Amino acid sequence: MSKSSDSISKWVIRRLPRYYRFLMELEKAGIAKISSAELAKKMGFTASQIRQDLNCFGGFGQQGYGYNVTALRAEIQEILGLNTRQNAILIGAGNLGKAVATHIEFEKRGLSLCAVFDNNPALIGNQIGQLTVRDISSLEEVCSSEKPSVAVLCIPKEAARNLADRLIALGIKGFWNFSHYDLLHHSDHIVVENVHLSDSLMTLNYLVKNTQEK
Amino acid sequence: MSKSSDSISKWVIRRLPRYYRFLMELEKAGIAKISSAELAKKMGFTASQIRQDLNCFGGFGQQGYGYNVTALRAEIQEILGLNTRQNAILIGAGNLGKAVATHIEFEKRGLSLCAVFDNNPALIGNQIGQLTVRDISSLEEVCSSEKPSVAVLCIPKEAARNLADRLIALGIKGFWNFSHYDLLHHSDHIVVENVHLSDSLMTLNYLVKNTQEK
DNA sequence: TAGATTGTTAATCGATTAACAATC
DNA sequence: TAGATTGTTAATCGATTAACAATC
Repeated sequence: MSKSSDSISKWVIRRLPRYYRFLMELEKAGIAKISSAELAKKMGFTASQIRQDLNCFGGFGQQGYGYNVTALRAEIQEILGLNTRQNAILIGAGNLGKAVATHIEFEKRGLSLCAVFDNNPALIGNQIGQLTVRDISSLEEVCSSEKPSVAVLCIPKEAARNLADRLIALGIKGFWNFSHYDLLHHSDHIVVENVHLSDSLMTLNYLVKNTQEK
Repeated sequence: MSKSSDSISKWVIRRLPRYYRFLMELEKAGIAKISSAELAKKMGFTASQIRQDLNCFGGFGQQGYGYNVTALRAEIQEILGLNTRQNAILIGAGNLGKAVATHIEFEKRGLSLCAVFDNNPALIGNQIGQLTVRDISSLEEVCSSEKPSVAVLCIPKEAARNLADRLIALGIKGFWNFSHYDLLHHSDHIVVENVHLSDSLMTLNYLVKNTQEK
């Protein structure tokens, strides 16, 4: 039914969480059905794009009717892999790491945060939510028992560069990278999602400063 | 010299901070000149794209030589507007807001964080770096004196939805939106940079779970 | 059934890449 | 000057949009 994930453009995949978000809202509001035209208007897309996107995964609509909100939400939830959990570890228990660990609802996103590490003795032992910050030296031990597939990097550039290979050797398949370093996609099997907050802020700064005169 | 900002694609603009980052590194490493081919290899772009991108803003290279690293870094710094500051306010002093306020180097990104607000009495009065968390009720007062043009939203969905118009009325031109709500671009003069961390994590979760079998 | 709306094919648009003349 | 590498025009590629036949 669903085509190989490689044939689906990354643009489509990046839109899936957005569809999911809007469908959750519609469902919460008690809306039972929606047409691609209505959804397009709400989301600022075209109806065409929505139908194209969804048809990458299957025909979820019904001609003459539209889409059942709950059914479509459930489909996308399944496609996004939110019904199963894979373990994740977080490295770097500073301000940002702490905020990510407590603010992000990993369980709702298909993951389980199972350990937090740091190399700073002042932070090791601290409690972050349910977890205790561990010494980075226990990384191997924890990975061999918990088998995490995702690593969240909230550490400085240099640390990220140095740690990447070690983490891959321990079985990490995906990086959620908040560091300033552009983690390269080492191999086809390693996935990297860069969150460059500073880049994002510089883009905003540029746009605000260059949008006034028009 | 530089064309109207509207004619430059958002893809080019989003790459500028990345160029800036790599050029800073090269400069720090003492590299004086670089060709588009060398830079392309480092950044994972094509040489063609780099030359196209840079030529949106001017001819910064020299035939037969390449680009002077320091000069090009300085040009991009200027284009990104990092040599001037505009005021920014942050709303929401929870975990995430606190981390953003302390972790992000606003001054290096062309902004000055001048105030932090919350509506939670338990947080008002807290110290975050140099700033004291203020009651959201003082928003009008602070904006009329500090004239911020950017608002950072680290608040829940509903709060973001409710606050947006009030902030625009107070002269906010750009939003750095960490909330779950898709702030719509109310008008041509308002710029929104959405940072949907949960969407990013769901995308990563999808990619990891769908990359193994290949 | 007739009307509505999907699924899907075709057309368009814009971004990326390639090619090459200009020039340092 | 010859070699190298840019700036820029042309070709390609892929994503988005439009159109429409299929069908509920």
